[in-house]
Amino acid sequence: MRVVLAWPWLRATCTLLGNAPRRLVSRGAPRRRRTQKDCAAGWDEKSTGRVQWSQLEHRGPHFTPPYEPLPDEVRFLYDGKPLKLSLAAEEVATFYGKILDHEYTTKEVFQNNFFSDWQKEMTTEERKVITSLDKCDFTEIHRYFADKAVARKALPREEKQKLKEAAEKLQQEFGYCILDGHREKIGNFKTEPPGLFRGRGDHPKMGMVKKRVLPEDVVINCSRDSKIPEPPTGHQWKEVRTDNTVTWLASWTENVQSSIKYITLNPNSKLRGEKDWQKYETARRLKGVVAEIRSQYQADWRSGGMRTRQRAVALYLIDKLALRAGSRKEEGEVADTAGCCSLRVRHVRLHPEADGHKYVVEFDFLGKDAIRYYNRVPVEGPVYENLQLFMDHKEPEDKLFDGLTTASLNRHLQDLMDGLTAKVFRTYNASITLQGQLRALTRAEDSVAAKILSYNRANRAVAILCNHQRAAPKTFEKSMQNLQTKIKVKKEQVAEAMVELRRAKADSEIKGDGKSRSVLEKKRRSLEKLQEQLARLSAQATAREENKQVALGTSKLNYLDPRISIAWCKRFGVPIEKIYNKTQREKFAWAFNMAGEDFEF
DNA sequence: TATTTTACTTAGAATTACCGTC
DNA sequence: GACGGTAATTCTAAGTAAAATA
Repeated sequence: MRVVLAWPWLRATCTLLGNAPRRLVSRGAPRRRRTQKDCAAGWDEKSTGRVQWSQLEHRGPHFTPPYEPLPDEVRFLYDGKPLKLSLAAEEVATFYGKILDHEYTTKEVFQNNFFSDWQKEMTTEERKVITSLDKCDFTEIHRYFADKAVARKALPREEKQKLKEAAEKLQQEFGYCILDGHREKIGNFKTEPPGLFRGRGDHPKMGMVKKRVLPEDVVINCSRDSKIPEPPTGHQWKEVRTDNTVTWLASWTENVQSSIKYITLNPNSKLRGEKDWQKYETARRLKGVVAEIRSQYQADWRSGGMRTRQRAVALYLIDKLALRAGSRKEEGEVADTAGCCSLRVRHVRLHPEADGHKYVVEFDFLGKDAIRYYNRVPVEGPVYENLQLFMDHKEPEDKLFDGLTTASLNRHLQDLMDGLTAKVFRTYNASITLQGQLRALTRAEDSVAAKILSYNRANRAVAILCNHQRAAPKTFEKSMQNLQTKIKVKKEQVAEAMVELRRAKADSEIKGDGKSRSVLEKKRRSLEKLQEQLARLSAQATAREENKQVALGTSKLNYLDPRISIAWCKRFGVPIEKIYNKTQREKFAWAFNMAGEDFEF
C-alpha cells in the first residue's frame, strides 16, 4: 500500500490517538460559536478549538456564464404559432425545455410552480398572451439541447482534449485555496447554475425557478491580510468578512427555500479530515458506555413519566433500527418525511403476533430523501405496550411521540455522554456492525476475490441497517444477462479443461516421459486458472444481484470508520485499492497511519 | 423557553470519465 | 474509433444539531 503523506499534522494526531487508552471518556469539545461574551473574555484563541483557521485565501466562487440566447431557428410555439420570447422569459423556458423528457414535468405541482414563476419573468405582453402551459410547445428547444449534447459527445479527440484542459485551468485557478499555509482543494468552487428546483418526493416547491447567483448575493469569507478575491468585472460582493470560527469560503442565500449555500473545502482537506476523525472517536466513546445507556433506557420503559417513557422507546428505536433523529419540519414548505421523533401514528402498525413472533411492529414511512422505510420487527414486551399506549386515542396524523423533540432527546444524551447526540448511534452501530460482520465472514484461507465478496457483504449489512437504497440501475437486467452468458461460457471451458486434464493424466501414466508430464502440469495450471476466473465471475454475479437496490457508497463514505477497513486489508493481505478508490483514499488519508492490522473500533 | 438561523453532514441521482470490445 | 457498460465524480437537496434571537 502506498500512501502519500503530505500530512505533517497526521503524525502528531496518530501518536496522540495511538497512546490514548480507548475506554477513557475524553472530552470532545462541543462546537461553539462566537458570542459577544466570548470575544470579551478572549475566546479568540486557537487553543479553544473554536477557531478553525488563521489564514484563508481564495479566488471566490466561479460564476455560471451568462445566458446565451437561442438561435433564431429554434422556436418556441404558443398555441401552435411561433412566439419570440424576451431574453428573461426565454431563459426560463429553456430550463423547462431541457428536461421535457423527465418524469416530473408531468407532475401538476411542478407545472404549476414553474408556470407561476415563469410568468414573473415575462413582459406584460407575454404575460397577456401566455396564459396556459398546455398551449406551450417546447419541443424545438428540447431538441436543440439534445442535439447539442450529442454533438458534444461526438467531438473529435483534440476538441475534447481542449475542453478538458480548459476545465483543468479553471480548477487550478478557482479550485484551490490557501488555508494556514497549505494549498487545499475546494469541494464546490462553482455557484449553482440557475434552473428549476427539483426536490425529492412530493416537494411542494418542485418546479420553482432557482435564480442565477450574482456576486451581489455572495458573502466572501477570508482572512483580513489575504488578497481579497476580485469580483467579476462590473460587480461587487455582497459582503467581505473575516470569520475564522466557520469553515466556509463563500456563501449565498438560495431563493427557493431561503437556505444558505456554502463554498466549502474538499473532504480530503485537513480540516474536514480532522472532523471526520473526531466523529468516529465520539462513536468509539459511545461503545464504552452503550451497555449502560441501554440498561437505562430499558429501565425507563417503565418510568412513571410519560415523556421519559417516550424518550426511552424512541432511543431504543434509534439504537436498534438505526433510525435518524427526525427533527421538526415546516409543514407545506418541504416534502412530508419522518424520522424517529417525528413519526406519526399512521407510520406504525402493531401486530400482537406476526411472522412467528410476538410483539411485531411494522414501520412504513418515508425518510430522508423520501426513501421508504419498511420494516417488521419483533420488539420487547414493554416497548410494544408503550407504543400501544402512545397510539391510544390518537388520529393517524398525530405524532407518535408527542412529548418528545430532537432537542430534548439530545439534551438527555448530552448528559449521558459528552458529545453524544442521536446521530452518533447510527455511526456507532454502522461501524460496529461492519467490524462484527468482517470478523464473522472473512476466512484467512480465502482468495482475495472471496475476501472482497465478504467485505461487500459486510458493507451491505450496514447499508441495509441504515436503509441506504438506490433505484435499480437502468441497465441492470441487461448487464446481468451478459454476466450470466460469460459464466456459462466459462463453465464450458472449465468442463473442457477437465476432460483435457484427464486425458493428459492417462497419457502421462502410460508414457511416463518428461514431455507428457510437462503437458499434464500445463493442463493442470490452465484448469486452475479457469476455475479461478469462474469463481470470480460467480462472485461478481452474486454481489451484483444482492446489490441491486442497495447503495453501499453512503455508509462507506459517511458511517464506517475507515480504520476498520484499513486494518482488515492489512490483516488479510487485501490491497486497499480494492476497497477504496483514489478519491476515497484521499478522503481517508487521516486514517491510514492510525490503523494497524489489529486496530479495534 | 421556544423559534429561527446558521453551519455542517449525509444522501441519491445525474453526469462524466474510462476502459474493454468489436 | 464507435459503442456500451461500469466506475468515478459532481451536484445539490435534505438531513442534524447547536447557536442566535425573540
